[in-house]
Amino acid sequence: MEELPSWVLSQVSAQGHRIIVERFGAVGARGYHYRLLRSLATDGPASQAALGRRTGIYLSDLVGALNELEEAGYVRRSPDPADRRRNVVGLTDRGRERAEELTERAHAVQEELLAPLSAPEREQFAGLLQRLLEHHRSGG
Amino acid sequence: MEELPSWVLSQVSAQGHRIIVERFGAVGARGYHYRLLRSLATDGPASQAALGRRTGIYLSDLVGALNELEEAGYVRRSPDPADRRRNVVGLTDRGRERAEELTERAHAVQEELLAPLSAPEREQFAGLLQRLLEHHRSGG
DNA sequence: TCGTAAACGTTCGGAAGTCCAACGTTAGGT
DNA sequence: ACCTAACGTTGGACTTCCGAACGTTTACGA
Repeated sequence: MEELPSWVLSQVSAQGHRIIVERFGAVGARGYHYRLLRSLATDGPASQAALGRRTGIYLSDLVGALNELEEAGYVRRSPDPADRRRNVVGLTDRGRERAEELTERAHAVQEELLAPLSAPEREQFAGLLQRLLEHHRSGG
Repeated sequence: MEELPSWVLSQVSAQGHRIIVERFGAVGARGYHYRLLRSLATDGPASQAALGRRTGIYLSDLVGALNELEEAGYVRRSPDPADRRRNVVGLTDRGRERAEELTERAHAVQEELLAPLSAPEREQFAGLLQRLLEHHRSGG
């Protein structure tokens, strides 16, 4: 009855999501927080619009997530003097620490999710996923 | 910057979800409907609780989805004479047709999602996903 | 046999992620 | 100067996941 990979994908992803919620929830974070802090840590400060493009998070959702991060003191919004439409979003020192903390958690999630796969299999898996993502990110 | 596969997985799955909503929404259906109709078509009638176990859908969500399917005439709830707690859920003739229709759509979704992969790559991908799924379904 | 525990269907509600439509403000191009 | 586009924000919708609670019915153990 040929299980359709797209549905298996859904279920595996659901498992992954469950683990993410669990591991991150334990320290009061959620997926968006990690995505944002990581993007800021690795690619530097950016306007919200640019951040949205980088992380694939909708602008409307970004607002809320940034509010949470800002209230927690992980992130700072400062007006861009060169363009008064923009907020430049940057990490605070605490934010940098938080990014590292969440990155560790993310690796733990990964380890848990990919546990049954060998190193070369993980490479394969990551490669295939990456190609799928790129295809759908550009061509749609 | 070593993109973590678990996050790429999330995003690819989100893409898949988007396609599913789009393709199924075009005929007034959603993911749960397909999951349920397919399960009923391939594994036969069942009580709601059993159906929930088979499809991985929460009982609380199942109620609503079955209401929709029943109202559309795709599914029938009849009291189980052997156990008055149970409803036996079965497909109607129209439900069988609907299951086939949605199965075709599911294949289209699949084709769209896995478009950039060759046949042997899809095999690989499906195999890896299957192993992940089995691991998390049993061991947790 | 009686009482407790379990299963079943249902309702309610919340968290998280994804997505769209609209609005006022500000920049940029013509 | 005008029109278009980008930007940040708000509000809402939908799907999936998940838990709490409740009444009914069955099963089991004392």
